[in-house]
Amino acid sequence: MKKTKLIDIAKIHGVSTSTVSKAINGHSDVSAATRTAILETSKKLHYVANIHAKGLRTQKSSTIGVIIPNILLSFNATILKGILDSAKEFGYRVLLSESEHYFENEKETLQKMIDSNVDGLLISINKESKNIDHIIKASEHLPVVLFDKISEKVPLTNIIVDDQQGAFNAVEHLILQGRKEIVCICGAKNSYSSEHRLNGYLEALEKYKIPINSELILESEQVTISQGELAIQRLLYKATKFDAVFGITDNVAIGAIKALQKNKISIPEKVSVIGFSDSDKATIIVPNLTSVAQPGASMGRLAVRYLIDEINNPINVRTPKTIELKTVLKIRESSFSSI
Amino acid sequence: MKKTKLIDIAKIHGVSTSTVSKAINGHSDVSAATRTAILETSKKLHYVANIHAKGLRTQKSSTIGVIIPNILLSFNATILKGILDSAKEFGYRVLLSESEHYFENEKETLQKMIDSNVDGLLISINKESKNIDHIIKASEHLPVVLFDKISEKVPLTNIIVDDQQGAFNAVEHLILQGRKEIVCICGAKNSYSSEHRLNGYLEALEKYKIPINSELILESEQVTISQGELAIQRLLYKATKFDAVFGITDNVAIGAIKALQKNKISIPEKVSVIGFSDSDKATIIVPNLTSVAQPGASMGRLAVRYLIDEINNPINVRTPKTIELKTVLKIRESSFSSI
DNA sequence: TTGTATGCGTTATCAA
DNA sequence: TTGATAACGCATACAA
Repeated sequence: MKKTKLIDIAKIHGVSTSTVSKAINGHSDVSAATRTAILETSKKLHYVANIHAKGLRTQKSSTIGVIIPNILLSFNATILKGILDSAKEFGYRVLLSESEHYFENEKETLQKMIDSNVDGLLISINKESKNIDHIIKASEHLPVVLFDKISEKVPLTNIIVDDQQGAFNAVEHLILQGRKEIVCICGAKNSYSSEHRLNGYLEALEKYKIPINSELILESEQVTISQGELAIQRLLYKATKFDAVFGITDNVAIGAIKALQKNKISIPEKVSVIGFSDSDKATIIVPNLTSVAQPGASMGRLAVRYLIDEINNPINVRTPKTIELKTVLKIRESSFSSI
Repeated sequence: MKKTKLIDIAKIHGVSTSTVSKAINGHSDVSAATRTAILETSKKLHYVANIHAKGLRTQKSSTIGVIIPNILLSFNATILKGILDSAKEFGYRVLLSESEHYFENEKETLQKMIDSNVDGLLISINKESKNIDHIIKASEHLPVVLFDKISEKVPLTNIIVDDQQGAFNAVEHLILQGRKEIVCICGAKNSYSSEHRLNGYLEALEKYKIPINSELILESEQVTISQGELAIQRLLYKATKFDAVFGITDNVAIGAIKALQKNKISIPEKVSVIGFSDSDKATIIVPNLTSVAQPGASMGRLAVRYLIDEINNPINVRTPKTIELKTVLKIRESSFSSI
């Protein structure tokens, strides 16, 4: 059964393809009678416009491109779910590609997306991407919205989590539990979210007049379980005193828990631990990990909404805004001593 | 800077667009001189054929559609990674959509993919999909390869994990550790993998002459942590004796661990536990969970390869084959007592 | 209200 | 070896 096209419907009703096209696209200059007749057979024959013909003609593809660093990062997957949901709702297809954390890959992938005639682009940029010229340039060709991993001051719409507030809440919670020597396991220096989470940490210390101890601020290039474990191991080896750990990701926090447990340091009695992102693992590990929950699916949905806005209001004065989504602190055993 | 098109290059060299097209597409009937000249400026001006024009003309889109039940299932994400990798390698775009575990959704999504003019379709079917007529029908229009969640005897290429062998290995391992009363927490009856994993369980019992005890074969519609926990709780309540648990997924196995721990039953001393899929959680939970590792990325890559094969050898006598990938048992603390 | 004609950018056929 | 031309299916400006 071949696909129905305009000409098939036109022949049936003895009209021209342009009339059929107009009827289907809801133009006003078609009589009610022919319109309903056409729409009826169009439905009956499951007519769907050929996307290539339509795309060629209209320069639109009803497709958005999504570039994420790594689908295996569960937060990436959660955002993607929101994107898929919302895109489907708005009638957009989703073309997906990974940048795999390599700058060159991101650049190439970006170009391929543009070559694919997508109507707009959703990008979570690479931590390597200090240079974002390629993104700026892309945004001159088509609407681009950044999410999750964004860049400093790029003139684009950004959807992110309020990292600083999330970190502040977490650290404040630790302080209110009586903790004063709080370790912060940070990530790479040039990462937007790492930087802002560190700021939240510092803000909380400041608010409660707790002196900053640089020995407690650890930097870990890779924010993995093993790196988190290593970071705390080192601290223990140096016999640095601390009574809490704020991990910039759940993984480093879990690594911290492992290190503490290996050294028989009880959690949360001796040391409280908090992570960031509230992944599945948070409720698997014992003790369950207190963590800052990020609204990933909402982020994805919002990103699509803003992108489609830009697609529909084209050359329009782009008013790049940065949307910050609020986080929620999920308090669990790793930070809550009922003492 | 507008996109370069054939006519631009043609004008530069004072030739026709058809010559340029031929040169770029490597046809033989172009003189070496003009060819190299054309290719050079084509490269310089970053010429890329407009996909809509090309698609309209050739009826090909260099795009494959991927339908998965749920991107949040980490195994789905792992397979997807393999698909993305491989597709990129072969120069294919990936259009992604979720079926979200609803039959109607799958049908609709499938139709949308076909309407999107993808060259082929990769589908992990829905557990609800007892009725697969829509998939059969789709496969008459375009190449379709099924992966992970497949259907009984559908005349299509299927890429799956050797569930039976994986389960057999797991249960054999338990038996070799001296376990004789092995619980099996199964999934829905109509699920292909659930059924085959149960077969592997039965096969192992049979091989080692262990009588089948139907009280130990539990069915859980949802293979979640809480359902796994509930299943074991019930068993304990009934005071049924058992010394091992084979969970059909990591989640039910983790649920089992939770139930056992709440009842102060030591793992693996009193009861050994094994899961299936070797998710991240397996090494987070304490004791670390022994689990059957499935080669997800390989599955994705293979699926792409077979699909592209079918795309390239069209109406060709389709020789549907079922590829079974071997699993690897990752032995960890939850099943290994050094006694 | 309807139809005709044209072009979107590419490729393939056929003639030069 | 090259080019003119038609066609892929659709949407639109304009004519009827």
